[in-house]
Amino acid sequence: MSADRKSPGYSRSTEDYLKAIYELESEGSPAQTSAIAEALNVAPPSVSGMVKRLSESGLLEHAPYRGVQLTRAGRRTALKMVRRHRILETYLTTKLGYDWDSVHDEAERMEHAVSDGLIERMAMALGYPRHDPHGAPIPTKDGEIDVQEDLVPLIDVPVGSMAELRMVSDRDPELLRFMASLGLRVGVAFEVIGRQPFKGPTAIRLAGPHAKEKDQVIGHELAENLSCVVLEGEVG
Amino acid sequence: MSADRKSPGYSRSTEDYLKAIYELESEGSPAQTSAIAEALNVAPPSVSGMVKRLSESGLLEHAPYRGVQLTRAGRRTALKMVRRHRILETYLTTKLGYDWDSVHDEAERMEHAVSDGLIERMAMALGYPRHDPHGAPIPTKDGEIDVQEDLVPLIDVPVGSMAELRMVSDRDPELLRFMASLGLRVGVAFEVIGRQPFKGPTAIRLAGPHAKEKDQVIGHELAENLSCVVLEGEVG
DNA sequence: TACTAAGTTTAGGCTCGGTTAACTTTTTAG
DNA sequence: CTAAAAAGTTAACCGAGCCTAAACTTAGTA
Repeated sequence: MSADRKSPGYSRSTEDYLKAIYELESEGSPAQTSAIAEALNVAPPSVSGMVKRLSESGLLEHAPYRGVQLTRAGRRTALKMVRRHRILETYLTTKLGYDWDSVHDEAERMEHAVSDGLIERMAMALGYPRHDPHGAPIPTKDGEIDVQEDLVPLIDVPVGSMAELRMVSDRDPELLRFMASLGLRVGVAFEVIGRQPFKGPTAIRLAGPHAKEKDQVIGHELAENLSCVVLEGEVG
Repeated sequence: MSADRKSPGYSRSTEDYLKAIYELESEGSPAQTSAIAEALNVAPPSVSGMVKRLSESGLLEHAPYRGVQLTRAGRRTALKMVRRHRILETYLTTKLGYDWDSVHDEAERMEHAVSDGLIERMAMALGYPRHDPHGAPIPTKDGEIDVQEDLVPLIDVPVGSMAELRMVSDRDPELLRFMASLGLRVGVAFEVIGRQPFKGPTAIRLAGPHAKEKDQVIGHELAENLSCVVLEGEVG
């Protein structure tokens, strides 16, 4: 009946570590102690200690001085947290009127508190969405997640190409607010009309009726964070 | 802008203690150590320790060996938690299809994780409800709560009276499921048609078209938990 | 090859919130 | 009115998860 108390019951910290390690791993290569520390805003020795506990619980493998990798069990829990986070973000924006720049913190806290059942009810109410408001893919209940191989950061989209914005990190509310003010949302198509060297800005022209009026100049750091799919065009 | 990180920031435990003490106090008289311990499922010495910390923080007054009373600040936080809990219960039943017997645990965990802003969005989405699904009054944002003086437990409603069910504790899912199976919901009117002495059962007849078919016999313990308002009638 | 800088781990300590065991105070029953 | 029972508190301790300082790899370069 109601065996939905909150499943296995890892601590909030454990869940945070696993999710952070998962996210670091998906950028290739094992997760380093200092990277984990920075992601979680703790000191490196705290990570060493926690890593020891987590590998003793079989959630990850630790090659001392080399880094850390999730085991199958660790990855399962991490993906569960990612699913929770993204379902929550989608629910909050879709059903409760949150803006895409303000959902991250709320989801970050709620993901540790809600039951599996609530997440599934939210997913159902949303029609089982595949992507969250920032374009990130939502893992399924049994831990399958779309790998989006063809995404490239805007800085690597060749000048002259048409491209579409597909994903952006949910971490920086400022950045998200700024993007919104530029009319940059997930799904928007545009042409790359120029780029300056030495980490200079990229110029784009938003597709659509009043194209000319929608030229935007996007700084290097922002452009690094915009994951796009190239629709057509060629390198110059 | 987003100063909504989770307001003052009491720990989960602190919030639990304050809410439990509030609920014990509203049953009259200062809260006793052992009652708090039982409510929170911890050992009495844990309560002694926590009570010391909480009174040092000015959230409650402790008369050693006598009990504990919330200060103004303590009561404010407690009422905030009660509001959160009841808004959450209402939201989960109204918007996500939960039954009234399964919302308590979920709300119990979420009430510590969500922001004030989310609670207010939920309250707005619900049209600022005054009562939760179990009939309990929802405090306002600034800590006002309806006192329901005229409520009496069903065991004290005189035989021959008409009464209406107004409130039931949300604590025991079994009890709530059983009540639902009897057709007993908040707002239902009925006549008390009999009661056996020595903690025997109370018989009631639900008001409405097929009245005769809706006679129910309600055991003493259940009847203690049903808060009613007497509509008319007199002692036999 | 040896030295140094960066990164990691160990050592030792802190707080919070819990435990059990032993002691004190209050209540209750004879 | 006193003695036993019940309730509360104090003492001593534990584990999770964090910290700083110090010691220890590892890797890169002279």
